Amino acid sequence: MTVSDDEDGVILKRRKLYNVVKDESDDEENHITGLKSSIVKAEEGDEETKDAKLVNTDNDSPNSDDLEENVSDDLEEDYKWWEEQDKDDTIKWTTLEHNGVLFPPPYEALPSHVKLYYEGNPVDLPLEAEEVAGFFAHLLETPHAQNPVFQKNFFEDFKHVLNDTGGTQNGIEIESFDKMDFSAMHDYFVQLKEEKKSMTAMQKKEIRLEREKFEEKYKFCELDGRREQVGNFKVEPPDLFRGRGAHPKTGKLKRRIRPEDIVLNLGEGAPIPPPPSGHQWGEIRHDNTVQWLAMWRENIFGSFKYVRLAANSSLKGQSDFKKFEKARELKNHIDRIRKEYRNNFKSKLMVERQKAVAVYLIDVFALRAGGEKSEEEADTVGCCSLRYEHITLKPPNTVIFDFLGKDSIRFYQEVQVDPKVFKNLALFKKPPKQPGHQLFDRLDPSLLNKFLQNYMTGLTAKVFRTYNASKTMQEQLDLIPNEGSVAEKLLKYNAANRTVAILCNHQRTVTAGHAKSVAKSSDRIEEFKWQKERLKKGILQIEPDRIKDTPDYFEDINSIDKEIEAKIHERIVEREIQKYHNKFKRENDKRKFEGEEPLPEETLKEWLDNVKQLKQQYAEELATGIVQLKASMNSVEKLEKAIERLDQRISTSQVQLQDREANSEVSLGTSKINYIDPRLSVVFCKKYGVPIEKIFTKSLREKFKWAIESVDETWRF
DNA sequence: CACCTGACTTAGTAGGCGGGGG
DNA sequence: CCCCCGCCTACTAAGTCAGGTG
Repeated sequence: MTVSDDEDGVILKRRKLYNVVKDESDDEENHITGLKSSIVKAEEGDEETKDAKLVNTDNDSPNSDDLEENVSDDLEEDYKWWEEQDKDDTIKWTTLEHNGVLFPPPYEALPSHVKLYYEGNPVDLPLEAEEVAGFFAHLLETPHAQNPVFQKNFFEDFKHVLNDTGGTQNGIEIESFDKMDFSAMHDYFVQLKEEKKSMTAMQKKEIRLEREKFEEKYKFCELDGRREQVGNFKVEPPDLFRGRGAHPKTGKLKRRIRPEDIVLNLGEGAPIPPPPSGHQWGEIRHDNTVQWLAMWRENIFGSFKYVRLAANSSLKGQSDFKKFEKARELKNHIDRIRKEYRNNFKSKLMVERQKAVAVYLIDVFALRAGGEKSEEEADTVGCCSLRYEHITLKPPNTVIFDFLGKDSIRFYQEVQVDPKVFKNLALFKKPPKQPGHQLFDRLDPSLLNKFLQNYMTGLTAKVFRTYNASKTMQEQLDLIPNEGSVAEKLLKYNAANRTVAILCNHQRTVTAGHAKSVAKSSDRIEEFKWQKERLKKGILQIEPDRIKDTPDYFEDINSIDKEIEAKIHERIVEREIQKYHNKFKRENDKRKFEGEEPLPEETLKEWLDNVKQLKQQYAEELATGIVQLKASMNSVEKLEKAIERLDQRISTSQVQLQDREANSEVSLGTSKINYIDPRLSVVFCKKYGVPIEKIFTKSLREKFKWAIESVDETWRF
């Protein structure tokens, strides 16, 4: 291995550029930017200073003189890795210190009155089994609890745990899932949640600060002498595995991880964090060719889970940067690649044709590579694993894709394809192939990727997604005129973002409240229109002749039929009643809290009488067609003004509603975080005078610091 | 070279929280 | 001013892909 050579090289380079602290040194000076000092600071609860530091470091350049000063000023240096040239990335670090991982708290028994019931009888469960039953009880009101696979897997594992811990303690034999009643446990959890929710903001904050203080030491590590944030330092707590889609293993018990299961990865000389008392670490490793700080093997598939650095770390940033540079490099090859796969549609060799068509699908429809999956996983596919039944061919050249992709998200598209592609797909489906058979029977991702490497080193299937996403974003942003308000520009940016998200098929399930909230908005719009109509009638009641002068203006005065109007009245009255009830309750809660007498029921009655009057008034209006407006609405001018305001509100509400609808099933976040070169957004903001905060959240600004600080307006993807 | 393992990126969602509109 | 809804972050599942192995 050449590790030691490289290591020295990296150390020398870094020391020279950034005057990084010496590895072995215990000198206090040298740890100012490091782990130890950060812990001290954290214990002082010094949040202000940290924030100030971030601001202050914005403009400092990492030359050694400045650094000296900064160190003596106790300022954290910024490691601007993106200003460094061609780094060797097989070596990820030279020194690495961290404090290990944070384990979830041990399970605490439920109060003795909260129990699982079996055939109506309370069951005394051993602690471990109670915990597992609790996992299920938590999910009682979710679709998981209704899923037979979930139930079966849960029940199997639950029984195992129960047997291993000696069975129930009151002689009840649990034999059937259907006889188990989790509702008492569930109710208890709901109650706990409500208690937590009803705590005052103060109490919540106190608890949060306490927790943060406790977690502080795990939050940071020291990598090559720099303090960097750790991402997921918390060990995943035990739970029932919640696989997505039709997952054969969903509901299985994800077991508790012990220190003995954990492998820590640190620098050779780094102190080994003490394991929880009475325990030992599974293994200590010193592998500087990997990014992870700790790992363990989970029990569902036997795969690994890793503790790694946060998204804002230099290592992650460098990978990210490399990813986008690789995608940009594809610009120089894409024409040739496209030309060649078109040629190969006619190749005499089946493999070549399959490769050509696969690359076409990946390039044009942004499909994923599509690796083979086992029976133990959900049946989802990507390009190479597409089967006969996933595409339908409609001559002359229409293809309907319908399959479940990553996360069991449906990919459904009816598209026109190149006629030669159509012919080839027909060929790939030709008998003896039938449903269940692979379309690309000569391909797999590894073969395809090796083929792609011929065009460009490092070119793989996923690079096309990044390339096409960022390319599309660039094109969409180019179309936006530099005019209008920031809000308008943002709307257009989001529309561009949406185009990319749709290309990548990034979906989200409509939230539970979505239908309701849409209905509410539509109701509101309907009510605005009704109000408008009323006000116009009001104008005519003051000056009946107006209808002759401007008939168009009054065209809509009877556009709402009586039945709908009655419904609107009902809604408004109902809302008012609800409002007063809430107000009454709130007021009394307050009084109770302050030790005052509650309001008498009389007060509520008085309030509700007002509503009754309103109801009465609406009924009269409906019968007579004569509106009774507020006393202040006593002139045509005032009415016209009010109508204008209503028009404004109607149109903004409609735009908002449309935008919300367009976005309801599309997730913009995934493409923003993973596919759109952040430099595009930075340039957009600079050029269009949009504050970057409007587009990147705080954590995204940290993740994309390299982009924010490295481009000017002329940069293009 | 097929297969597996290990390490990394990409993905949607739950739930807390804060800001804008009634 | 209050409430609600939409945004944000934390979480962890589910992909991709390289490289080792027999």
